[in-house]
This record gives sequence, C-alpha cells and structure tokens, in this order.
Amino acid sequence: MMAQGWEAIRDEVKRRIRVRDWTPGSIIPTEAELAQEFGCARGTVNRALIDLARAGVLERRRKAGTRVALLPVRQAHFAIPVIRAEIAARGQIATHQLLALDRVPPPVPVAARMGRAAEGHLIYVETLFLADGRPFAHEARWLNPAVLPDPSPDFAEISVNEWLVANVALATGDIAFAAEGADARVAQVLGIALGTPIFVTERLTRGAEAAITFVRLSHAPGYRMQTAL
Amino acid sequence: MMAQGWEAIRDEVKRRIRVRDWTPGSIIPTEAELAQEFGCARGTVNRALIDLARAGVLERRRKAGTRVALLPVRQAHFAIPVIRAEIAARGQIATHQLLALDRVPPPVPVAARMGRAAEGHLIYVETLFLADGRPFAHEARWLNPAVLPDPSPDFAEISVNEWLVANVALATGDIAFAAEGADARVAQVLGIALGTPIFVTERLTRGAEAAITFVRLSHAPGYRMQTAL
DNA sequence: TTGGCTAGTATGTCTGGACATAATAAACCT
DNA sequence: AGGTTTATTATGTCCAGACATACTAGCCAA
Repeated sequence: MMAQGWEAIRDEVKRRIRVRDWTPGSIIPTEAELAQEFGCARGTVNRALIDLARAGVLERRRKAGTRVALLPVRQAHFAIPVIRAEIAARGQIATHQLLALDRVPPPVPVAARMGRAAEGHLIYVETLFLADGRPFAHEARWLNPAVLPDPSPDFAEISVNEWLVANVALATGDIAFAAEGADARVAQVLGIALGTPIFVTERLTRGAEAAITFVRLSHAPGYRMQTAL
Repeated sequence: MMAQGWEAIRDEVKRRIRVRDWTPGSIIPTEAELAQEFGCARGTVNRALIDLARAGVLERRRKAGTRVALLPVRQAHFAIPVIRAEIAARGQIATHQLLALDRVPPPVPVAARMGRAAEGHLIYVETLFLADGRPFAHEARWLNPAVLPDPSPDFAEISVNEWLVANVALATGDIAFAAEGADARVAQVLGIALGTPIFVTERLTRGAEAAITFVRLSHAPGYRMQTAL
C-alpha cells in the first residue's frame, strides 16, 4: 500500500513533523521502535534519519536520541553556474571575447586574497561572455603561473576555464556574492552607466600548497541567482 | 595504519582523483573490487561512493559502473541566514524596530509571486534590523492571513519571524538573490543615498495549498554572502 | 554540594548475505 | 545488416546481527 524503502520512511517522518505530530524540540521514537513500527530493519530507519539530520530537520546525539530541530537550519544549495551552461539553459547562444591576457602584478585586494601565490606576477585574463550577442557577464581572472605545466598551454586556443576544469581536479576554495556599483571598466564593457548596481561573484580556488586562481564575475544588470529550498 | 571506516575510503578515493590516479571521465573499479582491496564489506564502499556521488565528484549508473565526474558539479550550500544569529556571529548586538504593520492589498510583483494567496489583503510587516545600533537590513514581509489562527497572535509582542518558525514546520519555497539600487524607502530607512547598490534577498515560503509569506530583505551596503566549497 | 566513577542506552558503523533494478552486451531471429 | 530478445553485470537497497562510541543519569564519596 505504501511505497517501500528508506525514502518512504524519510517522507513519513517529514510528514509527521509537518502536521506537528512531532513538534520542534521534542524527542522522537528510537530507531529500534520505528523499525518495529514500520516493519523493517533498524539500518533502514537509520538511513532515513541520517538523511534528515543532514538536511537539518533532525538533530541526533548518541544516547540522547533523535529530536526535531528547534530551528530548522534551512540550507540552500546552489549548483555553481558554469557560464556557458547557464546561458544555454536559457535557450540563448553563448559566445565570448578575450579582452586581455597579460602577466601583471596583482592589485592589492587580489594579492591579499591569494596570499603567497601573489608574490610575483600573475596571469591576468579578462573575458566578456555574451548571450545572443548581448553582454552577459564580465570575468576578471588572476591565475597563479606556478600551477601551469612547463610549456604553458596556449590560452588563445583553449579557454582558461576549460583548461582548469580538465587539469585541476577537486580543489577547494570559497565563494562570495555581493552587490556593487559598476566601475569604469565593467560599465564600459557591459555597456551600462557607471555605478549601476551589479551582482558580483568572487571565487577563490586553492590547491594543495597555494592559491590557484581568483575570479571576479560581474553579471549584467537584472541577473538573479535563484534556487528552491 | 590507516584510519578505518567509510570516511577513510571516501577520502582515499578523493585522493586518487586529486592526484589524477583516476582521471575525469574514466571508470573506477567496481564496489566489489574496492571492497576486496580495502578489506571491507561492499556496503561500506557503497556508502563512501554514494556520498561522493551526492557531492558531484562521481557519477554512478547501474551496470555501467562508477566514473569520475567529467565536469564536477561544484555546488555550494548556504545556511540561510537568520538575521539575529548572523549579527550575533559578528559579535554585535542585534536589535530591531517595527516600522509598519498593516493589512494592505499587495503590490503587483508580490501578488504575482504569491498567487492565490494574494487575492485579498495581506498582512504587511516592515522591520529594520540593527547591529550595534546601526542599520543592518530592511525587511519587508507580506503574510497570508489565512495561515493565522483565529485569535491572531499579537505581533507587537512576538515577532512575525519567531511566530513563523515556531508554528510553520518544514515548508518549502524558494530563494533568490540580486543586486538592486536602493529605492526611496530603503534609502531613507538605511540612511543611504538613493540608488546605492544593495544586496537583496527574496524568499517565498509555500504551505500545502497556498503561499504563506514573501520576504524581501535589503542588506546595508558592504554586505557579502560567503561560503566555503 | 561537588566531583568523579559506573552502568545503561541510542546512535554510528560494519559485516556478509540476499534480492531488485537498470543498463549494457551478446545471442538470436528475421 | 538490422532489429529484438535474452543474459549478464554493477549498482541500489534491504536484512539481521554485532560491536563501537558517546552520552546521560544515577550513584557514591570527599
């Protein structure tokens, strides 16, 4: 009658919380009791409850038992957009222009973020992404040359992004979002007025020893980052 | 010698991917083979691989096997900020002012988002949050009166937010972020110039039948939303 | 009262086995 | 050669049992 499996148990637990059968802060039956009620093994209940705990719906502690989270830590997760895919998802055609490719001493805020990697010169790549020929986002990227192989790849041929995803696996880093006014360069490239509110994404990618790359992405006006939760 | 458990297996798999022992797109050994290599049960390997698949590092298909993700779907997950907690985390003192509390016909963009719930009047609540006495964020909230109990709670006593988290469990919804220029009201309340770039969070919460509440949060200039990935 | 010890207990994890499911590869029949 | 059925196989899930681990609570002694 009821859909079987650990997902069914998870949904049933969620339902009981939603209808306030089990209220926030209260303790719920033990895994063994639930297993008996649902007529399954404890491992199956365990799997369901672990999933809900990771989602922030339940709080579990050994011996203390499992309780409904008092303040459900509502967490959203975003798929970090790959620009080309994001444009394609809108049914538009993605193109890009390489605006600059130099070796430069990094500006102070970038150097501060990249730490040791920014002691010498960095490779600076500036790209304009277009959707159906209209400016979509401006990307400024600083790349630590130490991560490149000896005969450096020809970034006129392969895009820096593509080289990175193909050659740097599983790096860590962090990402930040902010609202800023367009500076002179961004305003010019995106074709907007100076100071126009711009959604900015900044991403720092770290390798084992040093920072690999720092990206600053300025989206065209009207951009929204959205997700379900 | 090596830390035991499914997390150790997960980390070892990650390590092999990082050092390009297993390259993106290539297939990795089957669960049975890995179980034999690590000297554990298949279930243990399964748990480790499932975790990596959820993280977007691996792609798994029945019969086809498990392969390293070609384009690691880098995903960030944010804890949706509860303003008071966010201010407290900075070591500042959180206070708030109730600026407005009315029954109003919703403005068109809000009505469009809330659908059926917005056919009549909505409860409109406007709040200014302060950190150490300085404006931190301006919240405009529209609330579907149908979700309130018959003797409506006194929102002069308990904040709308607190009433909602205590009485509406596990609702779904969606959340969006954008950069906008401060309108007259926000500029006045936050004490900034008209058109100043503002980081805006919009959140829609849906109940079983209709929308429950729509919140528009305008953060003071300089706000950054940040997370590790 | 305070501090430390001890027993009990709920969750965390693992095992070795089993069957279900989906997708591929091989065999088969036009 | 081309399309269809069948066999194979890797993952998905489940079970029953076991031990590990961390936490609570109660007891006892200083």
